[in-house]
Amino acid sequence: MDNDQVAAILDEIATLLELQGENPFRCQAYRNAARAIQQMEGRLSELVAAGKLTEIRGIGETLQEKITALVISGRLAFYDDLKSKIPTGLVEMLRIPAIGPKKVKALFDQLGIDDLVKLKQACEEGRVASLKGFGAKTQQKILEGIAFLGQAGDRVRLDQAEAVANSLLEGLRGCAGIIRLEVCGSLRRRKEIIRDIDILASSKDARPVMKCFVSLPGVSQVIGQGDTKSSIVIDKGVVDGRRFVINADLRVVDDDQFPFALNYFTGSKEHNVAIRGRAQSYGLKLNEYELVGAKGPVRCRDEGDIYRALDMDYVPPELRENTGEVEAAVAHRLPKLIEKQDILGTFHCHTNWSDGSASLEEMAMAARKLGLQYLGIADHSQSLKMANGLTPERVHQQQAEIDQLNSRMSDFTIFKGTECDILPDGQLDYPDDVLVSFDYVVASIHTHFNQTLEEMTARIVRAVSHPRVTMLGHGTGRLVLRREPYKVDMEAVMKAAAKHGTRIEINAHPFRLDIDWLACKRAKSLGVGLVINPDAHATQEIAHIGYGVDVARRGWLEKSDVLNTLPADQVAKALAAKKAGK
DNA sequence: GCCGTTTTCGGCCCGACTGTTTTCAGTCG
Repeated sequence: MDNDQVAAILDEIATLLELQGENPFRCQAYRNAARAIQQMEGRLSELVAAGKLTEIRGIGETLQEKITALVISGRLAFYDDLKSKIPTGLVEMLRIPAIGPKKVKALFDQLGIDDLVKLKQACEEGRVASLKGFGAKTQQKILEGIAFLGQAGDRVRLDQAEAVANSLLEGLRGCAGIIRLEVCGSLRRRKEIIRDIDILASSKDARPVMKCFVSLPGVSQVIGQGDTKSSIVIDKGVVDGRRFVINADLRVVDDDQFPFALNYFTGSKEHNVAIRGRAQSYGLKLNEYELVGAKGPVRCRDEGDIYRALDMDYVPPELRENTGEVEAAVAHRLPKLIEKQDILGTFHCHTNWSDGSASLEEMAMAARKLGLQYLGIADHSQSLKMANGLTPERVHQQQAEIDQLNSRMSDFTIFKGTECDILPDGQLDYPDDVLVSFDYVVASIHTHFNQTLEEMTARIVRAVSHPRVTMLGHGTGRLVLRREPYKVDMEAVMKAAAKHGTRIEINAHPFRLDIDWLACKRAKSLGVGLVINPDAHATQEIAHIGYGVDVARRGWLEKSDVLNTLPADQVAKALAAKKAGK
């Protein structure tokens, strides 16, 4: 077993122990170990072979034995035992907001409820409300929670789908006879939530390609296998307390048909309808196989040729939602979208001074290795005790360490920032004399999520209007497929941000991707500057910037719309200007 | 279950909110 698999099992053990009512610290120990393994560099198997597992902080004698068993044999009797004792439905029940291990256990012990279906029924019959420790409101919340989970249903996050797609592509590249190969569908359009994976290949002979596809490693079920289309299921087991199952389709066409099929299967459906309409107005017919008119088929070697044949500019996949891109492509007024390599640095990163896992220096080195010129450190502020937020005294110490690191590097700059909590009344978590010591301030909300729309809007408007605030962090607080955004009038927030020259972050963490692409588009039209931040809590998370660029591209953003496309010296000037109130 | 030590047992992040209670347990971040 590799690092990720072991970490996943340790995490699952923690959950199962919680459901058994185990000592919470014992459960936490398993979670800590899982996290340590996930974030370690190098292979777990090498440490096992060297007998050096206990050198990892959070792994002692007992876990060493268990991890060794997992790495070597792939099995652990203790884990199998736990799983056989605890119904998997209980793990699913944990996903309901406001329901934790104690409540799940009570429901199971007292009512025999061991899955969401039985829970829903018990709530509807009013049996849950009469349980000790439960009441009418809890019962109602459970019902609402189940409804929310139903919506989240069979969809997965972009990063999860991408990982599966990449391994399928890698497998397919080993199959003989493939000429061209691309991912299409919503994954190619880089939507933040994906329902299934669409892959397109061209080949002279589809059959062996299909055969190769359905026998790739990781395929848990073959739904269909034909000459042009095959469908498989990938089952990753329980991930984050949810069964992670995703469908993947492969279509194989002749190489002549490839551009048309690619365009068709990339979608969106609405975009396809719009360009088919345009083809019609040219007396042409466009489908997944060809573009054809009275004089016969129009030869197209790639997608660009299709758009050109319709007198349009090439429309990047991220824009294909029929929200104005067709008209813009006709008028040759499409934006020149921002690209990953335009990003020269970033601002919202955590270190082990608060709740990150890496040191200042490790984060800086990792950023430099990614080709960035600068890195902004924004650890949590003092009131966020659970994340080890920095007191003014520790802020001072951290800034001294940053000065020292900066003096040793000529080709890289660390900017001093903070992710300062926005308190319930909209005040900031540091007084002005502390705020002024930072190069920049990211203001974010981490508490009191359930204020009314008016309260929350006033709170955030007040924060973005504060002269010391440089940018707003994760604007709506949503967690992809996990938590709804809090109630806030983003329009009002954006207008205040525009008025005060405060930027709004695109949080590039694939769990957040907040603000989303639609809000991005709106922000740009309101004249709000944007900035792409990874919210990295570990060195490898800095690369999440790419997901933020995806959001920005879907939001029609160009290089000039995003602060961290500026080189270090110009960014320093921009931050100083904002600080000076210019 | 880990860690550290005034070294083998006690602390482990902790405060706020919610809905349930009648003084507090569970959940969340």
